[in-house]
Amino acid sequence: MKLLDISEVSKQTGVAASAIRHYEEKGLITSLGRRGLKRLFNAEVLDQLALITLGKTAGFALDDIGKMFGPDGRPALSRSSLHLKADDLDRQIDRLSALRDMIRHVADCPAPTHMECPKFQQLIRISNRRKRGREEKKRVPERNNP
Amino acid sequence: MKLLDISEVSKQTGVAASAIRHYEEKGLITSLGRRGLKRLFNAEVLDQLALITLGKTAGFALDDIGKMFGPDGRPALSRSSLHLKADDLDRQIDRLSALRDMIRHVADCPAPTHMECPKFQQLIRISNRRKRGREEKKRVPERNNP
DNA sequence: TATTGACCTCAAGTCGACTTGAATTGTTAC
DNA sequence: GTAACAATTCAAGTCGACTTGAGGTCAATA
Repeated sequence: MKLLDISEVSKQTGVAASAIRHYEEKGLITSLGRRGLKRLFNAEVLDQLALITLGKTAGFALDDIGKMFGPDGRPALSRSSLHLKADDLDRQIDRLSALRDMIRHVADCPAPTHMECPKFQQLIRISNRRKRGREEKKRVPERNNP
Repeated sequence: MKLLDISEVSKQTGVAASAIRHYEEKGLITSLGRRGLKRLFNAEVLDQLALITLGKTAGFALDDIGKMFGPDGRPALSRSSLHLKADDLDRQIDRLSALRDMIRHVADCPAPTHMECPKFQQLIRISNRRKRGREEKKRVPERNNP
């Protein structure tokens, strides 16, 4: 089992060394030990970093990611909370698809302003409908609105 | 055409009044005028805010959103940049799907640590393959790695 | 007409996720 | 043995997207 130093890990994953240290500090990954000052990593960390990067692009906070795929390899979340997260992702995927369709529409539609285009308005309605399918997290407006 | 004040807009969209002001300041929306100090909005702003919220959940920066769906109703981006954004979204959707599958797997797999589970490793490989399909934005690591 | 309450502006603060910089330490090459 | 060099620590800084707070203003009610 070959050990990697931080620059090797950084090179292979594209994650900055400072970020790797940051993840270790937050407990998302662990180093196997040190040679002198220098951290040594197991090759497993490459997959873990890929997972962290993926989770980040999905919009999860580092703490969440740590709970889903901790360095110990077992989630700190119940099956049901994991399923809730997966369901969130399904809805997020729906929203992204809607947005993608709208962007393609805007790119191609000859109407002067897209808000006037019936097709575009329909796309908005579709995405509103999807949103209402299940609310995930309510914004709390300022306290001057009830 | 009924005019709405900021609290009405906030109530109907779930967007905080301070955020609405912020979007106006950044030029993502416009108010039609004032009654005294108070902003008055056209109902159109409700759709625009829905669009902004959607763009945000997709991970776009406010400036990007403004360029795609400005208050004037016509994009400040070329067709081709819009198509690039749509293509980005397609890839993002793929990544989210991969992550969702992994989370569901983690939720249900009885293996002690998922990194050891062959199915999980396969899911990681799949998502790596997808990632390599097209690079969108390279991280620039610290300058201590070449 | 005086008060109230919602809304206003502007500056400063917050939060997460890093990055940057300065000073230090250990390993390796000469 | 000493100079280079890569990594280290720790504190402070940055960035985007708001939020918060203090103090001000106006239209509508009592």
